[in-house]
Amino acid sequence: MRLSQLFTKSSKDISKDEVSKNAELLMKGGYIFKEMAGVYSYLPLGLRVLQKIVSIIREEMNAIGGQEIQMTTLQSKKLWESTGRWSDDVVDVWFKSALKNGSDLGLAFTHEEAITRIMTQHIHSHKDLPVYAYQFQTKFRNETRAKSGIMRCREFLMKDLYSFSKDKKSHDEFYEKIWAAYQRIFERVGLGEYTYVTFSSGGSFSKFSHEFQTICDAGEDTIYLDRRKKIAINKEVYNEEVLNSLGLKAEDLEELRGAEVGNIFSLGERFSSALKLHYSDENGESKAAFMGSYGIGPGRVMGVIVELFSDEAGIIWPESVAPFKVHLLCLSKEKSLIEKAENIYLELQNIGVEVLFDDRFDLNAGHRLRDSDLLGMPYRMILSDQSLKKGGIELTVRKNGKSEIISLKEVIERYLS
RNA sequence: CGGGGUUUAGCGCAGUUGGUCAGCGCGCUCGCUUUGGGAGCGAGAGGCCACAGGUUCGAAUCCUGUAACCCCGACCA
Repeated sequence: MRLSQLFTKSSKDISKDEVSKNAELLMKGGYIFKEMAGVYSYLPLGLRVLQKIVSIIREEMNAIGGQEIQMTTLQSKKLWESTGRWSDDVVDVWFKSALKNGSDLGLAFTHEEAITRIMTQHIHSHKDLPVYAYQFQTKFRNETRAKSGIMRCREFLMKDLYSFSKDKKSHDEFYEKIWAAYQRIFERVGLGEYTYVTFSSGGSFSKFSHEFQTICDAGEDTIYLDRRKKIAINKEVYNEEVLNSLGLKAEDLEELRGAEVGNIFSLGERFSSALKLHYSDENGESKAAFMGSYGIGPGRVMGVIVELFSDEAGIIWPESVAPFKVHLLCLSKEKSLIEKAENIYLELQNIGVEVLFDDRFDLNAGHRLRDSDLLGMPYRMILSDQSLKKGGIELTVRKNGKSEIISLKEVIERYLS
């Protein structure tokens, strides 16, 4: 993409009110636009990052047998009354509306009820199980207080997978699989070494649920981490008994702030019973399916990545989620150099490298260099009279600032293949 | 939902003892000059001072109400 064509502009100043690092950098870079508190639009660069994260999650969900669907945001009162979750006294994050005829509707904050009802049409026999269905869909939660930029929103994208198994044993096997898939996802988006499985409240069907908590000052949870065992406990459930049951010792634990980037949860028969999702087992007996739900918020993941990977000058995207791999700059107005830059732009695209080409030749060099720092692509390639004199292209690695003058061929061999 | 703060040009802000208080910086437009760290000079455009009432000869400025935003806390199937 050419920067001269990109409609978003970077800005030097945003409101002092905005204190979260992720919102500050993403808004300065023109990645997102704030519509209102906790409600953000994703602009071209931001959407590319979000889609990268989504793709990684999709690949991992497909790899463990997930089938992608897309459910509706509008939800009927009747369905949710059947599980006792319609009332505002039970669930206080509902956004509710109504049809012209007066029927109540809600905007989904999660989809257990919806998916379970769908499955009653498709699951009748033990031969139909297991089923793992997932979606990427906008969730609405009327939070009393949105905060931390895109990390806690009232409208946000969520990957939610729901598993339907014939019994607890089969469910547990899948639970292990998706646990591992989640670890691969966080590894791939660059959060691996900062993200820990954290034991949290499991509700009424299992002792614990498991959260994936990324160590991050902007996070909202307090966790106790045993670094050696790579296990953490959420403060919500922290007590002597829990410590013992996990074989952890208080003196090995470190108190840290964590951002919950994922959660896996056993639901048991709570929803399948309420909505009569029954199947016939091998003996012809009717049983309720055993369910689990598994969520990741791609937007929050993006926010956490920015929180973790930035410096005074801007964002430092991990390669796997960067909107472009290379930021190409031509700092000269010399025709031959511009031509050369154009050729590099085309050549890199031909071999499948995503390039952001700063072809705004009227802007001065400093301005454009600062933009490239702010936007944070992993590799910066500069063509200029200076680099030409030294015989090549200046390649700078964003994360460590190291520069060298090398040929295009070397750049491709060493960094882009 | 409790407490505190904020709202003035596209963005960031100053102005708030009522009367040269419609200002600054950035950005934007035009011209010339500039190109390795957000350029220089010159000439311009741009505001119902959040909204609604009120006090006053006169309100961005005082009073009342409303809304939105931010922070801290509570909450977070």
